[in-house]
Amino acid sequence: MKFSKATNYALHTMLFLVAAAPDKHIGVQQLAERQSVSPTYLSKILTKLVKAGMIESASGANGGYRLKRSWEDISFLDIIHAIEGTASLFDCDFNHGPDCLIQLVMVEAEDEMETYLKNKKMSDLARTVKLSKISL
Amino acid sequence: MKFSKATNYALHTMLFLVAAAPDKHIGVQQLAERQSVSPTYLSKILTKLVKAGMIESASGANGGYRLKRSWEDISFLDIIHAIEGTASLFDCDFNHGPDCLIQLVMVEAEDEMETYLKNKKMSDLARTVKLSKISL
DNA sequence: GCTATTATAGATATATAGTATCCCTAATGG
DNA sequence: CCATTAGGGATACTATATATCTATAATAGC
Ligand code: SF4
Ligand code: SF4
Repeated sequence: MKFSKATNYALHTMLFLVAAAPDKHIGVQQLAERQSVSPTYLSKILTKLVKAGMIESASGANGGYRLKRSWEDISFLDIIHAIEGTASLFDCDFNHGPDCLIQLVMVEAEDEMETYLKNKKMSDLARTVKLSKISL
Repeated sequence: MKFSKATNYALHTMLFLVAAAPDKHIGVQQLAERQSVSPTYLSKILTKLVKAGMIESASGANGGYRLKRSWEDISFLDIIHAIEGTASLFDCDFNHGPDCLIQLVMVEAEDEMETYLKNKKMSDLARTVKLSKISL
């Protein structure tokens, strides 16, 4: 079990956009170079973020991606869910009802992690990221 | 990102062994049938649990698997780690030092989940599982 | 309008990990 | 000795993630 690289790319891109000028569009070319990943691949990932309403895109010259106005409320969990989906980490094909101890524990465990990630929002990082000149 | 089926099988087997007679060996055949999985495949999974010191095996007639004496202290996290390994869920190829906000958050998030799973021990389930006649 | 630029989408290829089976060997109880 | 059972190697199959290529659509600037 691992977080996908796509999630990694998405997180880095979001963090970079937070640190960058919020009103200017930034091309996928530049974003991809920074992370040593193919532009077309990153594009597919960012399109998911667009559809999830976190960023907006503009075609044509001087186009690219930028944060939406409501970016401060976006959480790590939002980004992860946009890329990896929202399905439960633990799946059994059956549903043996409320007596199932395993699902009870596993779902609650996942919930612990998600609660933490839900409370880590872009706004929390905004100040820090400007100061520290993020590396990637 | 998903927990593997192997982890699912391991958890179910452990739970079953906890509910079963603790001194008697139980063959992989029986354990596999219960979960509709190939005996040889389940065998490989259970061997990992043996090597992790959670259960012990016996070859030959009337052989099989049974819990070790210290079973009560075994946690969900122990089982998961035995099957899936202990590597971090989030991996980037670089290490950009303590300024890295992303790793900070992701590692802490994983830690939240692991702490919960570490505190869910077999002993906590022992009483409940006997009462409720587990379904699988 | 024309052209350069840039995002989007489909098709396709490659890599990796998970899942599973087969078969042989080793150990052990009867 | 024989039946039974775990362990391990080799192999096959599957699913998913990763990545690239190409074509299309939209848009800014001239
Ligand atoms: S016992 Fe729980 S985890 Fe296991 S198959 Fe049934 S519902 Fe799923
Ligand atoms: S910024 Fe952090 S998460 Fe990103 S590559 Fe560097 S160390 Fe890894």
